[in-house]
Amino acid sequence: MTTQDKPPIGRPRSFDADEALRRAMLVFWEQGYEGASLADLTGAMGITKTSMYAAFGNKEQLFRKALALYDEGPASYGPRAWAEPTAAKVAAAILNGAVQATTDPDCPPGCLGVQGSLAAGELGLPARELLVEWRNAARRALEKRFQRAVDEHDLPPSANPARLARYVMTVAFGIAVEAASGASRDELQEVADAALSTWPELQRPQ
Amino acid sequence: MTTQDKPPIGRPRSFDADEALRRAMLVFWEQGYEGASLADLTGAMGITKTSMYAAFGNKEQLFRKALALYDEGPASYGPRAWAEPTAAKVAAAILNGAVQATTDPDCPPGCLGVQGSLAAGELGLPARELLVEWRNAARRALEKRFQRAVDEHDLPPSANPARLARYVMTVAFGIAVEAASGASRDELQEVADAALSTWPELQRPQ
DNA sequence: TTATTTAGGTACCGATCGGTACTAAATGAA
DNA sequence: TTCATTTAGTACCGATCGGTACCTAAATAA
Repeated sequence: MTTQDKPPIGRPRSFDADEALRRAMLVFWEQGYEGASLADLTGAMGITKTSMYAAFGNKEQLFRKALALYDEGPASYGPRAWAEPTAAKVAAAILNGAVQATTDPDCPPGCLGVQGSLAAGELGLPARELLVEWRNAARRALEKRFQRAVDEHDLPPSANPARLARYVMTVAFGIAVEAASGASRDELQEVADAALSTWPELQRPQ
Repeated sequence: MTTQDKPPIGRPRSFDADEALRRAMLVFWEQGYEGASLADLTGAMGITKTSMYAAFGNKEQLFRKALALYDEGPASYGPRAWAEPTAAKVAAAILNGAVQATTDPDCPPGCLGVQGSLAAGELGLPARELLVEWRNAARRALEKRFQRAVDEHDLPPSANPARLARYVMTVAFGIAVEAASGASRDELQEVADAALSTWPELQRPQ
């Protein structure tokens, strides 16, 4: 999804926009939307404010693009998990992926979608609502996947896809909070294993 | 824990400091530490900046006092839970309490200790670390309680207090995130029930 | 009364916030 | 070269940030 299609007509930009966006994503990840100032962002991106505004619009649009990059990068374990063949494997892939992503030593601890903005003042309200929708969209997608599992008789007819999805997402979000509080990868893997092993409907196949 | 002991020597203050602190707590709860500006806070408290500084010190100390009030108010279900007679009841009290506290219609959704500051810029770093410690202290207290349950043969010797405590806290924190995303009390109660009902070690007595 | 002590309000501080003119520099097209 | 087009850097904008000096108001103690 790089952006290298236009024939350069004017002065070429002297920085890699994709790399700059990636660095901005890391700053948002670590400091949240409101906590990341333009000075923090442009400093990490290695460009000036004017270059950032020319390339990305403004702070909010930069955040949206950073979230999109996060979605297709560190958070891409989500859609991959939905493609697993059974509900049990879907749930395992989600929680294992959450543990890995929130404790990646090369990235800030936690989840951008969770700690990016749970609370915000007036200026940060759009970002807050954006992430609320991001989290709810993930939960609805998982619910849909579990519904399919019921339809396919992978899960018993008595299973409740909405409740199951909310439980899995709750554990995943809790893992993100714990990671931001300093929990180690091993400790969180234990939590994920526990959440999976104790759920009868989710441990049939494997 | 009111503050009415000093004999008044000068001009008496014209506002209720306890009530003002309670309102400040609600603002921090809803907007987080960095998202709550002094104007937001003093506006809700009904006092001027100078009165706030005279009565509470500065913004960070106000936050500390608001967190202490939160701890002995909305979050007091924690210590109460530790006093339950069995590990199963302790875990149930924690999760049920978390559901109630994060979805109280008279308070902002979510948990001040979680969304108050998961991410922060440099200015908000002390508050962030304060809440990290707050969350970890709660988890350690629960671990200690579960260890006691093992010692008392309430939990089997094979039980792992640290892992059990981290699991329960993870679900509790996840509930807070879901509440901040708009989940209803009923939906979260289902999650809490699910987390409790599927954990074999936690459903012995009741 | 007078002195003392504390609270409240105005008006302001320097710093930083997100955002933007304005100009110089670098390219392709003519 | 000349021109059009785009980027980069400087310097600045008004607004807001957390915090404070200063003066007045209101109470008690003498």
